[in-house]
Amino acid sequence: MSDSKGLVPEALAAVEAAARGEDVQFDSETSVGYLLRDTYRAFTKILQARISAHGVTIGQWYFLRVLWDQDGLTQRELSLRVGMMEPTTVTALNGMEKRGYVKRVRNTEDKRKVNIYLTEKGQALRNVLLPHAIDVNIRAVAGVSLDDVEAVRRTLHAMKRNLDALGV
Amino acid sequence: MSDSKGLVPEALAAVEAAARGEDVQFDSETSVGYLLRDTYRAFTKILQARISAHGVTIGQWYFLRVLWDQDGLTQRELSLRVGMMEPTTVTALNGMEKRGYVKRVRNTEDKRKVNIYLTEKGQALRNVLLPHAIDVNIRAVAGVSLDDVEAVRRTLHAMKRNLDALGV
DNA sequence: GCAGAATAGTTGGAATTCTAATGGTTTGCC
DNA sequence: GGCAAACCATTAGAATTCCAACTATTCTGC
Repeated sequence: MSDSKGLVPEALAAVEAAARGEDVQFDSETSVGYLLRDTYRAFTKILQARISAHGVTIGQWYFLRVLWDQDGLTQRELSLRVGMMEPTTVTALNGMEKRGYVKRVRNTEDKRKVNIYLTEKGQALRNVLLPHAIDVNIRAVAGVSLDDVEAVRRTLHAMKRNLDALGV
Repeated sequence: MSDSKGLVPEALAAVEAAARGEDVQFDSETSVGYLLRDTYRAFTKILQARISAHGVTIGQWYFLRVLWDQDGLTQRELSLRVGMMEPTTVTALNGMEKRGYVKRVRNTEDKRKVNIYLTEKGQALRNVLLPHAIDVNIRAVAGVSLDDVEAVRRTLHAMKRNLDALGV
């Protein structure tokens, strides 16, 4: 019945402590997951405020970033690159198409596919919005040593790999 | 008309490069914001899978963590501690109340307030769910040096402070 | 060359979160 | 003591995201 099998030794120790009647302790302050959430939310809030001033939602932002790098991807490719499910991509692209940032072009060789191309307007957003992303990124790490920033890059990459591997 | 005033020098340089006809460059791989999002999403996905097996949503999880630490808070206090807006707290608590994890008690001294108390069932979840949070946290940083984990803690804290300070 | 499987996109419906507006209750000030 | 302002919780409605089911097209194996 217990799902504690397969837990890491420290987590197992917590389960055993609980079995002895002690309460499991786990401080939010030292939880990397907690810190990650707090920092992510703060970051997103600031970036969102910057780009929404230009009529772009945070959801659309992620798609624009990919398209600026590589135009003409299919919706599935976009979904993979952005890391969102396909219905989400449809919704985001509907908004972006309506606002005139992208156009959908049915692929003539494979009529299942739809390629997404930036319009002039969508292209032009690049040089307006990217400086804001640069600005927020730099301000976020103000006063942090380069060594620490490198450690964060290295470690977040490693964490992502570890977590993806857990997701089976 | 330009909103480039107030940008950090590096971001301003990007704007000027754009003015000279060059495209602004900003690599996703090195963007801390991007890494933060990717890692946060991976982390949440795994934790969500673990706790939803026990009938708790990720939204409810954040409130439970606070209540395990301090029972009987008002909804406003809970909202502040969890970092969500009050209507969100109402929604989350409705679900938690329906599932029997908490009960609402109108404060007799100040009838505007509602204090939230964990039920036995809500208390009991602590020793079941916290070990999973511990487990996911430990697995996430598997193979990462303690120095790097410390650097991440230190840096994410600093980033959160920086970003909060930007939020006017 | 055709039936069934795989692929690409879309639609429908639910969950989570937010902003704005509303209804009680308390506090502060004259 | 009474009325305006502040405070606490809630409701209403919109946006974003997901899963599940569906349609249209292409590929595969015989």
